[in-house]
Amino acid sequence: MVSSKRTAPDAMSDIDLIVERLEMRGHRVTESRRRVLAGVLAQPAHFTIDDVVHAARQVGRATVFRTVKLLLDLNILCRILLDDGTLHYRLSTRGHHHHLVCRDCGRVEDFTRCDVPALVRQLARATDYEIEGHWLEVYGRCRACARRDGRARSGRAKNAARRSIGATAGAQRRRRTQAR
Amino acid sequence: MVSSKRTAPDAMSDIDLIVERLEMRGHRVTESRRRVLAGVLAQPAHFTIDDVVHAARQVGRATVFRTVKLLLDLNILCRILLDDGTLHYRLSTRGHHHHLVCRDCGRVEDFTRCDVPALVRQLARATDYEIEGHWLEVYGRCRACARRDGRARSGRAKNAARRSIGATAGAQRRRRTQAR
DNA sequence: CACTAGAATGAGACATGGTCTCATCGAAGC
DNA sequence: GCTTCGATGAGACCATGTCTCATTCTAGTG
Ligand SMILES: [Zn+2]
Ligand SMILES: [Zn+2]
Ligand SMILES: [Zn+2]
Ligand SMILES: [Zn+2]
Repeated sequence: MVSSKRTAPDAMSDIDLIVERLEMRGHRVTESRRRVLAGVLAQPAHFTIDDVVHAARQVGRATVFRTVKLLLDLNILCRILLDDGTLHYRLSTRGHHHHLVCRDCGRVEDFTRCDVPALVRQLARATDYEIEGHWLEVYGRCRACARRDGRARSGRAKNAARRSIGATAGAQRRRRTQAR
Repeated sequence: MVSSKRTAPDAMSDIDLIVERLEMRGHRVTESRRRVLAGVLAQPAHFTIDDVVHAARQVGRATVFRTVKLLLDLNILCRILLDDGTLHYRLSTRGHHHHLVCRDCGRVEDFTRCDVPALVRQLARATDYEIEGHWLEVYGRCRACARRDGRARSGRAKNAARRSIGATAGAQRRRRTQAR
């Protein structure tokens, strides 16, 4: 009973495109799912599930988790492993791709070149494994952050103090949460 | 006050080798740390922090976490991201390496060939990032598991039903936990 | 249109992994 | 032996995610 009902069939919004993919796969199109979708589409470049929980306020937490998982299955979202160990999500346009993540500001670039297949062939031969997939994330600092840090040691020190995955997950989570 | 005190200086155990590295870096060598170390060394190929918490029974949980983190810093342990999203740990012998993980039985092989640097150079040029590190895990099925599954569809179906990272983390965690 | 099966939901308990605080302890240097 | 400051442990706390189960609602059927 919210305003965001289906729009005219010839001017399809992003939501409707996704809804169509749901239908095609035999999933039901519910108001909650629409709301989660709207919440996802309203996010910036990447976001946590909690962000969506807050954005889709009338939807239960469990349902947000379920819906996000569904969107992952449909390749509508992809996961980003930040170097602090937290998982973020982002709309996935391309097919196979990986992420280049700035450790300071969190900016994320997709990239599609992947050198892993060659490695995989050799591994398969050497180890006798059937290789089925891989996970690759690259971490660095974007130009803006690198430049800013030339003299100002402000944000950098805090953010990059502990670089190992999961190290300061707690602290960073908290900071990010309070920030909104 | 436990039996595992320092042994003769000319027959150094694994523990003492690590203890030396702690001392070199100015960390104190406490009984708790020795116990965690012993717990770690007693594990199979890879393990969770919880495994160590149980193995080093007289040591507080927080201290186990702190000590494992310390061992990561010292490159004595490395992290393995299982394809169900759980983190495991293993003794790290080599330097830069990655893991090939069997999705069915959890067997892990280290491999040192890494094709990422070439990719990184190209990325650095294309995106203007200063690239500082990467995370790569490869998933597949070891020969034993592949063969066993030829006809017996037992374990495989359960384990590989959901392949996305984190999907069945709960269920698998539980299974593994009960198993001991 | 009314009816229905079964998919989806929501509330909240539960599980897990990890961090933090703070009073106390003890390893190491003198 | 004393002192100092790093390390510890108990336990609260937090974030992320899953499960249960009674209830609701979509979508397909007649
Ligand atoms: Zn940046
Ligand atoms: Zn790839
Ligand atoms: Zn296997
Ligand atoms: Zn590498």
